[in-house]
Amino acid sequence: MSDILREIGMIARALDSISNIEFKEYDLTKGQYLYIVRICEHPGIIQEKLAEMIKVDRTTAARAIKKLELHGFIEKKADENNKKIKKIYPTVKGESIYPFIKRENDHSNHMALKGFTETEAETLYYLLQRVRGNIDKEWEFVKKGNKRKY
Amino acid sequence: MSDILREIGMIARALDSISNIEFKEYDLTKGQYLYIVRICEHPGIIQEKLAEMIKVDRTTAARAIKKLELHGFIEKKADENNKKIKKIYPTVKGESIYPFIKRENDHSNHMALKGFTETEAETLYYLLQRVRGNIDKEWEFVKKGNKRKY
DNA sequence: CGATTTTTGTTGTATTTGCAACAAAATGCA
DNA sequence: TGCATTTTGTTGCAAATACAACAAAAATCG
Repeated sequence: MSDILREIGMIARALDSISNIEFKEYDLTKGQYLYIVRICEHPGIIQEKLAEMIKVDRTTAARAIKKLELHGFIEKKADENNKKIKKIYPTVKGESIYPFIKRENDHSNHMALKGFTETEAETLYYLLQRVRGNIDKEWEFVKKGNKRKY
Repeated sequence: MSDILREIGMIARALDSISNIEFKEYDLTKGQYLYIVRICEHPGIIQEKLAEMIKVDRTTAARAIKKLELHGFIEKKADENNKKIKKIYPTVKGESIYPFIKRENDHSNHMALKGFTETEAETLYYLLQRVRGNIDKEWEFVKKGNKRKY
């Protein structure tokens, strides 16, 4: 069987590595760009959902967000109806770096798809979305402590 | 532009997370499975190449390998002609868990491609390989301290 | 309503990860 | 050949990551 996952792993690590190096310029440490884009695109999101979205452990997200707050990129607001949750919003500072993150990501996307026709790029996107749908379920299953059989 | 990279990042983190949880059963800590498969498939490889292959920092690979050696999964051997390099080989113990890692990876691949036709799976593999080729260059460029322009 | 379960968030601890800086062997080149 | 550069490997730090265990609010359900 063709090892799709190995390719995906290599690509992901390479790109994450590049992004982390490039975002140091904006005082973002490893992985923080992931949270900022999601928070800007989903203002009011709670950290539990953010972790699910990014596919990272809940506690990792909690600490990353705490640090982003400490550095003034985002802020947490209490919810009126639900005392348990804390909604997360970007600050002006957070909003202001969003375009730079997008620009970098766009550039990487562009480089990644060099030599691709429009159709090929769309096909890839479509297939990847389906893979993610499949994997989403597996991730939640295993993350919740269940054991896969194979 | 469709954000291929975000999809790839999510898929990769989810899968890595699953693998790490599942391989604890074999006393492998985070990421170690990556090295073992490559070493079994390329016995005699040096750690510099391993890092390149996996797309991880040189020092990260160095430490992961040191730990694998310490736990008896692999061994380093000096080269006769080149005093600088250390060739890495799996031990019997290392070889013996390779099939389990493969089996888990195969299962994840299978789950990831659920609902895919043979052709779709092949197309995806083909497109991903091209993406990786593109990204490989970028990674080396940035990792070596160069600055991308965009 | 009340008890149980789920959701959401936190902290303690161990581990991996990666940058910087160094060293030594190998290679390239004038 | 001799000197500069590249390759390969290491260690010191600082930081992210994740598992375990806990707490409290909310939701479910008899």
